[in-house]
Amino acid sequence: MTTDRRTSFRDIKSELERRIARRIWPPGATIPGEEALAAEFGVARATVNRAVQELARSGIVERKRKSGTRVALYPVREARLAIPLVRKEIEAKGAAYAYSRLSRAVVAAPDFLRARLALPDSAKVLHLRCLHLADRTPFQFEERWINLDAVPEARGEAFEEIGPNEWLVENAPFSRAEFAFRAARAGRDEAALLQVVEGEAVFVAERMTWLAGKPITFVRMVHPPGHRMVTEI
Amino acid sequence: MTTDRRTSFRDIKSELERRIARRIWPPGATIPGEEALAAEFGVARATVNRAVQELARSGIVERKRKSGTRVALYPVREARLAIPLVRKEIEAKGAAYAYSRLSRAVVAAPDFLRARLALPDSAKVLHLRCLHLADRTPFQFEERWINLDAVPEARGEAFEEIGPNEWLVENAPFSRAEFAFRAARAGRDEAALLQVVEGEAVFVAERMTWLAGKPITFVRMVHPPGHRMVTEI
DNA sequence: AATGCTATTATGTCTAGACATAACGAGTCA
DNA sequence: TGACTCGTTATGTCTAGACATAATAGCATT
Repeated sequence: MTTDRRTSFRDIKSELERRIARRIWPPGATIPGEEALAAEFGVARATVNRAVQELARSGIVERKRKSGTRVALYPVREARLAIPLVRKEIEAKGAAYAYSRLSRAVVAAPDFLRARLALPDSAKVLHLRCLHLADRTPFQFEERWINLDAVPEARGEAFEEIGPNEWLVENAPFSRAEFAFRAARAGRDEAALLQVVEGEAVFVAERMTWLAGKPITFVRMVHPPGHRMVTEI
Repeated sequence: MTTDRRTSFRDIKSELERRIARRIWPPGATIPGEEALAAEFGVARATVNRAVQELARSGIVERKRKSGTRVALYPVREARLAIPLVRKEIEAKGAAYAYSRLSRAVVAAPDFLRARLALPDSAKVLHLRCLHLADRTPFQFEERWINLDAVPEARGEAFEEIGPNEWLVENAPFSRAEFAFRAARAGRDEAALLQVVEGEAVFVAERMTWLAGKPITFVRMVHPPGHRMVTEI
């Protein structure tokens, strides 16, 4: 008999999960109080507390003072979606990152952009087109518009070495962001840049950011077929 | 002078956040150890531990034993993605929800599924194909496999009235889930079911769920072109 | 019957101390 | 030089006990 390892809050957590899975405690049922569980497992109440709290955080159970803890009827299905820098994302895969700026121009904000970001008619924006590569293969085509009224410093940046993504992270934090993801067919230009056949299904992520109510930037990120956005709970 | 409320781990957490935001501890810097912070704030080390652990969980700092805690160089921004029931999603748009089961069969787990869910060779699964409609228009084609070893009760359910989604929510909670989103071209069958042209770009969401380490289900949800998955921070 | 107070109860959080574990570095031995 | 051992250090986790707080039920007053 080797050293009996102390029962961890993890052991308790998985045992509770098992009981919920086995319907020993069906959805809606109230599970024993912390005191009782602590006694049953022979651990301190704080240990049970941590186990049950983690279950509550992941939405499996719901807790309420005085009433106790009950198995959730409709577990909250909410995923956290990490938004890394493209560079980090590529490096995390173990691939070599490369960046190339395709074009850069100060232009009057196009109609769709003025509508989306609620910009005035006179608004000037910096329009950028860039390509991010993983091991020399196109990974993401980025088309970005930066509101020069909100971020005038962007005028002085060429974005030849550093991506607008990274530059903005350091120079223009945002307080609010809106994301949209969808599938689309690659247009002629996009197809050529991503080295895929025209009309292929591409994964498009769009992002708008604001700082203190002021629109900062809108970006369209197009990924070649096969790209997967992954997350977990 | 009213009662000095005890300093909570929340107070400590927000003070640490403030210092990081103000660059008192710039990105990459190592912050004081738990012992030191506990002394500074006049609290127990466990309290500091909880504060710092929560910061680590949200990606603001990185911890490593022995080396200490450092401010993350590239804080991972994360968005919360709500994963509602299809029915709720459709109803939230103000559209009428309709559901139809297309097929149901108990089969040996196909290879790709065995690989993904780490199922034994002998595994039996319930294979379902369903369609969810919004105002009589195809909204989502759902193809699902349920691990009968983990959820034997599914054998007794016809899924003619209630979608597997909703049934599982009530009958098999999960502790861990993995999501993947991607773009794909509609196959012949999918195209017909979704009433789109074959080869169109469809938005595919995939989900795998486990309870206490045991695989529960894998589902592929295909949305017609134009579908957008939206979220914000 | 409506209102307000109070005791009870379950969870929430904190303390002080302890041992566990990972990782690093220095010293030791072949 | 290289492999191994062992101490040091910072985080990770647990204990036992305590007080805090929210929510409820029951009692008492109007």
